[in-house]
Amino acid sequence: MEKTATEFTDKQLAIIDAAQKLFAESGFDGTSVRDIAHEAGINVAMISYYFGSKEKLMEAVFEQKANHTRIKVENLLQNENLSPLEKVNVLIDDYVDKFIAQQEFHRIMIREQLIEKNNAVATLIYELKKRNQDSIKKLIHEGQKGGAFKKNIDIVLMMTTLVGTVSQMITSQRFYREMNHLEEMPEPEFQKYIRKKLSAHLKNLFKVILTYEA
Amino acid sequence: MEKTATEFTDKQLAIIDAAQKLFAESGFDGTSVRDIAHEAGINVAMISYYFGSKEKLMEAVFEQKANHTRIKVENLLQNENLSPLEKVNVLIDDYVDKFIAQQEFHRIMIREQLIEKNNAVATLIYELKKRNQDSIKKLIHEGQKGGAFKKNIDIVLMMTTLVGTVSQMITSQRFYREMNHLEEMPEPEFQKYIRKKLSAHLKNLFKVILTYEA
DNA sequence: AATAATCAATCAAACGTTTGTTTAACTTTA
DNA sequence: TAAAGTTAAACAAACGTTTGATTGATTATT
Repeated sequence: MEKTATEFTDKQLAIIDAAQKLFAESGFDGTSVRDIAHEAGINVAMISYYFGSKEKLMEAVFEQKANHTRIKVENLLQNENLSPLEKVNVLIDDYVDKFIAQQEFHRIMIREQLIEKNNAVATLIYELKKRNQDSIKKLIHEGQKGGAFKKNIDIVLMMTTLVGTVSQMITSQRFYREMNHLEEMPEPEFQKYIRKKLSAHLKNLFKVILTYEA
Repeated sequence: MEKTATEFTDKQLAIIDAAQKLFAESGFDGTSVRDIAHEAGINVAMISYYFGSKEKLMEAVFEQKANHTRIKVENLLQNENLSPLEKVNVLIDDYVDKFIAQQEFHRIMIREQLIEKNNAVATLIYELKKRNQDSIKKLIHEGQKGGAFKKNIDIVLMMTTLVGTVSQMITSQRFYREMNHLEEMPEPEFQKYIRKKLSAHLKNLFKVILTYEA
């Protein structure tokens, strides 16, 4: 049974957005509830009033934003007009797009994955990764059955490269800008630029991993 | 001119090690100076006494540990018994080894790269990345001149995949363990295992990026 | 229709802790 | 005995959270 999505009021959503922004910039411990209240233009007490605690607010951020991170593969599996490799390419585009569009949330994800102790958010991340992993697995196995992909593929390692490359690009995009002398390029254009670069790069990598024999 | 390495006493090194461990586990803001003092078995005041501030202690951690992260390519360039691709493979092994061996420090690096504001540590990371980038660039250009590598290679993007894949593996190694049903494997053996896996995987990727035409 | 009661929303202020850092007294070392 | 090392205690500031009063709109009672 699918978990029923909590409904947030506009005011709650404003707090969640402010929290996401600041958590992405300075991390959970580096952001105070007063910072969040100021960013959202509300009184500090409202955070406890609506969410119970700072920790619970972080969970609300995940509840509200994590859906944008989920890979959807059902329609792809049924589609008979695309080859297995084309399907993987669609999936890569989808993933890169979501990652670029939701950078603030993904910065939080990257940080939270580094935390050692098991809290509620860690569990959410684990389940999200597991679900994405399973989606990919289905797609790959389909391609393997038809003979389009080779047999021995380490899917988890492959996903590590996908997620890792995109994460690292998000993390060091300013560095990427400078190394390629793109300081003058307007931000929206640059975002399109790295999206295109990443997409082509990853498609090329995946084609090799999936089809060429080592 | 090379910056003269600061000499730390044994006691200072103990504090630095304790700080590295806790910063890696819980982040800079998630670790208190009292935590560090307790871990190192010293009085809180000693941190201010020796390092001036918590911030400066973090810089000392970098000063002491960052050298292990630097890619060394000089000997490799002069070696005439290895092909360009073999040299790249040596470099990948070298990088993966350093990363696995210095996981605590690299966790700190991954976290600090996410911080938006420019502090002293951010500058250190930038220079480290720049230096590593330049080292790789030399090696690639050498291979390109001899015709072993293709012409249009996005070296920054390539490094993004190298660093990103290894970082993501460090970050989610517990996940990797469970997905491959390796919960029973002893920790040291598992570390060797992922080092080997990562190395083979990345060598395969780089061979493709560097030699095959898109 | 007028009045009383109830409610969630909002606020400034205060709560008790914990934070990084400093002080001043004491001990060890050279 | 002067300098360096070490300590418990204290410091102000910042932290997450709670409190109690006030608001304004809605519901119930007369």
